[in-house]
Amino acid sequence: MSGALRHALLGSLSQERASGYELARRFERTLWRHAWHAQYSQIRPELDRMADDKLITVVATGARRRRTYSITRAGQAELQRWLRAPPAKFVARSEFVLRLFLLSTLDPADARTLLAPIADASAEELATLRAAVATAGTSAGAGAPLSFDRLAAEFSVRSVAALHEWARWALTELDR
Amino acid sequence: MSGALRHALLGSLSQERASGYELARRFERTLWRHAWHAQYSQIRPELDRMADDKLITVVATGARRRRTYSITRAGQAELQRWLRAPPAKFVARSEFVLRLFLLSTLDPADARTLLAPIADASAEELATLRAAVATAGTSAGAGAPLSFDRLAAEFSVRSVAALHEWARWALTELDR
DNA sequence: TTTCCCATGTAATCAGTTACATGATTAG
DNA sequence: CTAATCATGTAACTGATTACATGGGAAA
Repeated sequence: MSGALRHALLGSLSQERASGYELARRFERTLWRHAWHAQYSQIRPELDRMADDKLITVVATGARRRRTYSITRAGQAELQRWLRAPPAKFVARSEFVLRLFLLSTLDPADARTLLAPIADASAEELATLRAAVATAGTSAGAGAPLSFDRLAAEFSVRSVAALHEWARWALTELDR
Repeated sequence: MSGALRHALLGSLSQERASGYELARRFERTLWRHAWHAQYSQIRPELDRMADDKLITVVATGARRRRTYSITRAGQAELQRWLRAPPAKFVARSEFVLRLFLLSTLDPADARTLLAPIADASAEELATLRAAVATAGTSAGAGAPLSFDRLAAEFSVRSVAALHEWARWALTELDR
């Protein structure tokens, strides 16, 4: 098992304990866009396997059968082991980027009608991201450690900016 | 079937006809890093299904049982239909980016030893990409259409630059 | 002649999605 | 009381990987 999902879950739990449902929402909120995505129906059985392997434990059971999981010592160790031994090669799967490249197979008019909304949406998203980074910078402030959220936010700003600039470049190329 | 692989193959064949083996090499060379990845053992049976569906046809059989495929009219139409109807939401799976975000779970020394090579490698890759874009710009030149390769190259330059700048930002944050 | 690359074929397994079903709790 | 949300559970299916096996052709 290479186990990106498993380690994404360990990482999420190392930030803060959570139920399966809550973990699914975290994927929805932060991870899905650039890093990793998983649905509840995949997360749920994986949590059971991770508990079997003693990487996580149930630390509370609440209303609606809610089981709150926490990462164990063994889980922390496994996560760090995994992070310190990255594979030589990484592959990505982004249907979005695939579609960007395949715009080359459309005629210019169709390409333009698909590109323009991408340029607009990325500009808008960029403004939102920059605003979030700015407010986080003033409040939590200078001395804060490199949290998952900061790493992700700073990465997102730069890569959405890159997307925006690419889309604008492609649009000007189409107008020549 | 959502079928990103199928449409990636159609897109590749709409550029130029190829055998299954050649398509696998194209994934290896251009698509895998940012857009999509597939191995031969997945491509091979998909080509058979696409041929059954008349989206591609064998246009030549050569040495070593090589079958060269070409996209059909129906295949072109299917590709364009798919491109013109993008889903509302896209998810990405990049173990590389996941690992970047999870650096937050390591202590600063370990994070630095993983980040520094990323900063270096991305700088190097960026130089290579910029050089390739520059030479392509002077030779094929101004009037060329938006080919798959140009779209991919210009996108790669911008997103590798974004990665590099993010890594340098993270390293300076670690030194405070 | 032997090694490397081209090229296909396939079985077993693992990862991920879709589509359900069930029911408790909270908010309005 | 009613709707929305929280929360788990699971079966069937599709997508993707791993690990083989086979053999032709080119180049050293």
